[in-house]
Amino acid sequence: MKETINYEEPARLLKALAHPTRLCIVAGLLNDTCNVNKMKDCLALPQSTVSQQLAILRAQGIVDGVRNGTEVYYKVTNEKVKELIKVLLGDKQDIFK
Amino acid sequence: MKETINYEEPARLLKALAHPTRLCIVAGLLNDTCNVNKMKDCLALPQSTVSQQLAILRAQGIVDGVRNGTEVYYKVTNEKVKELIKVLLGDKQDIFK
DNA sequence: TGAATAAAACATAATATTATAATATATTAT
DNA sequence: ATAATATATTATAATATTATGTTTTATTCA
Repeated sequence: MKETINYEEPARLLKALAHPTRLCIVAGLLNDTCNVNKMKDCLALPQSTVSQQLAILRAQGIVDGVRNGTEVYYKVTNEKVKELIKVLLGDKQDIFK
Repeated sequence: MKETINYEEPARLLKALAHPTRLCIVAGLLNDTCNVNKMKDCLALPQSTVSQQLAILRAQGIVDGVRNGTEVYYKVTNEKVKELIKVLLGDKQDIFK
């Protein structure tokens, strides 16, 4: 395919966001940090599922976690993703509050 | 999952865009129309592959085709998608020129 | 009408993703 | 060091996606 190289990287980024759970996580982390435990409660999903989805987002450099004791607080670390989510969903997401 | 309903629709939209070929197609159609034959040449992919990817984009209301004789000219019909692609890739895509 | 061209739909094998239970690791507190 | 808590990783079965060859449908033109 011609020009494939140019589209694979942004396609990977979109793919990481293209799942309801991951999209919800990223939207929820737009303006605040959150730990896995609280996320799993808010999302009503098993902890392993949430951690697995976070691993996918981390692998694309979309979020990153900072450990504080036994907890790891996540936040969105990619500015382009923040912009994309705002265009897609608007700016007032407070799922994890 | 809590709030799932709100994220499934936008996640589906991102998913449709989250493939190098489809992203390239949408980017190429941002400012111009194009037919399947020219796309397949530019993308160096079988016609069936291109048509299948277009069907996925059509199913999400991202592109639509207008028939002109034997040819079908496609364009991007979703304004939010245009915005997203511009944020993701910038504004100067001319793959199909 | 019949041939040629363009595009869509179908079939399917290979590959990737998803959800989640089970297990492992890291940190803190006793 | 042990228990408790939080998070990450692994394994895996179910499901979905991908690429592409083949077939079908639509349109034009001779």
